[in-house]
Amino acid sequence: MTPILDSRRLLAFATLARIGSFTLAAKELHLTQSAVSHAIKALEDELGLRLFERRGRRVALTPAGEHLLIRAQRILAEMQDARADLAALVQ
Amino acid sequence: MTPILDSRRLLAFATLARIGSFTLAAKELHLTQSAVSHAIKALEDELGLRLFERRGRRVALTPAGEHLLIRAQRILAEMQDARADLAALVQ
DNA sequence: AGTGTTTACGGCGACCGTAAATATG
DNA sequence: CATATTTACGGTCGCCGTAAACACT
Repeated sequence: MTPILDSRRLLAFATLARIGSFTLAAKELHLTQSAVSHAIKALEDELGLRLFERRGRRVALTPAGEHLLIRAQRILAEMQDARADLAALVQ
Repeated sequence: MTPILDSRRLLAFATLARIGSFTLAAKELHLTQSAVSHAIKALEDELGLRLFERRGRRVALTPAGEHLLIRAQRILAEMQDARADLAALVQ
């Protein structure tokens, strides 16, 4: 019953898309590259879509990946807003 | 490193807010009421905010809960859209 | 060969269900 | 007393890190 588009996965995906490297994305996320690789693979497998093209050391979004990136950025921004909104209510 | 606003929690929260009963919300979510109670309590504890007022069998949103509901609905709708968008790309 | 990614494997934590305790009407 | 929620407890599954295998330049 795991939601495919989990916030953690979306963050890993968006970070990798922005940075273009598993190693550096993992560093920014305070994870290992193994964990990032797992998360992306799980996303791709469960969606049935390839999100990145691996050409050697280059990592670039596929068209499907570009679709998801737009969605992911919107969702992550909403979550950020929500957290800020609620944090302001705690006194 | 667990994101507070997890999609699962948000779904449980929004469902409970709409239905107003742990038991019935759990049924709709295909979970036990215990699981829903846990999820809501975790949300409330981690946010440091009470989201529902329990008056006997009545479960109603607090002001903070109403804030979160608006946010949660938006986020969940975005996720729904994203899934639909990506599903359309799978042939 | 060296850097980067994937895969295998083990451990730890989160989440859920069962069931007991508690509350409410 | 019956129904609903909370809490305690145990098991299972998922996620992460270590480390080995693999790929590319």
